[in-house]
Amino acid sequence: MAFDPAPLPTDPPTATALKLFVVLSRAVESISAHAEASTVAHGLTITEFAILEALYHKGPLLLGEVQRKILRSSGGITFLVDKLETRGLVRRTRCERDRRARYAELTPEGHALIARIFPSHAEAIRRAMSGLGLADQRQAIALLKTLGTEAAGLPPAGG
Amino acid sequence: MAFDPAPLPTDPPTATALKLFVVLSRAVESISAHAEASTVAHGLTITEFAILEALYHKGPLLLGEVQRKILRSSGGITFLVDKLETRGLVRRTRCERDRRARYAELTPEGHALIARIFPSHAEAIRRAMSGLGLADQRQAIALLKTLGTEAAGLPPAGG
DNA sequence: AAAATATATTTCAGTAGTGAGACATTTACA
DNA sequence: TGTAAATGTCTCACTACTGAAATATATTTT
Repeated sequence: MAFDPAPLPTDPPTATALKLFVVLSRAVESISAHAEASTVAHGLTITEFAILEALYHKGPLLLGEVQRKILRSSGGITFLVDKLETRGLVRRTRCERDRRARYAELTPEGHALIARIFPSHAEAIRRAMSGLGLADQRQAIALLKTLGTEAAGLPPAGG
Repeated sequence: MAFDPAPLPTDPPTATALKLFVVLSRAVESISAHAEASTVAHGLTITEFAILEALYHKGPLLLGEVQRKILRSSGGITFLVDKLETRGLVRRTRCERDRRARYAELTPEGHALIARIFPSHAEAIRRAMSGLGLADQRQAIALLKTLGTEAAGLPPAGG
């Protein structure tokens, strides 16, 4: 009463694209597992780490800027910055030019934390990527940059 | 009172790995947005689609097999298969060799649904990948396969 | 300048999971 | 064989968001 397995598409453009989607997803999953392990070891989720890291490398950012960089919803950023603020790692400051808006910025404690853990995070990423040599990594960067940019510019499919 | 932005690492292995992580994440995000749009248009989340697709292309699978392919937690697969079962797309059947285990398999309705929407999903993926030509896609596959396999085999970092 | 529209954040209910532990069964070993 | 350890699924409390609607302020139009 069960159905026979259906064959995958075999025309080269579709078969190749599907295969690329699979290996791309798996690669991100494997790399992200290393990245995540390196942040949870310090009591931060990946997303919390991403916020601290953005503020660390860019300086104070409007909440909306942080959101667009890291999340889909604005509600999420309020929630996350609340949590980081409660832990004393981040604070909100007002924006002079627009009284609706608020900056998020690192507190001294938040700055000390991210300054301390970022190097080991970067090292974890470097190790996770070490299956490819430097030249291959550069080639992968070029290919993925094109792939991502073109896909982002494409209108969503109609079906 | 705000801190100056901290510079990113500049030693080539670390800088390149971090850059690769960024473009890799962005590429997956852009491609996945197209994949997701193609499934939600048919009333399925990506994960629900992934389950139906796995059963469509592999035939009946043990719940644990489906889980390891798609999720981290076993609780999630119970939840999702419950939902798909309620909608009449999937059913559980018993496993003769192991009475703890259960198969998930497509119902005729589930089979008809995935057979109908899989082609447009594959087409959406093909379009999403079209920023790269076939040869470049093949090269990306080779690089990402190595990257993912090596990262998956690496012990988690200690810091 | 008033009205309409747009934008930034917050609130809140809902969703898609995770993870730990419970239970049933199976497998390995003493 | 009996007992311990392992495995497959399910339950349940919890987490990290999403998305829509509310509020406050800005901007544009008339």
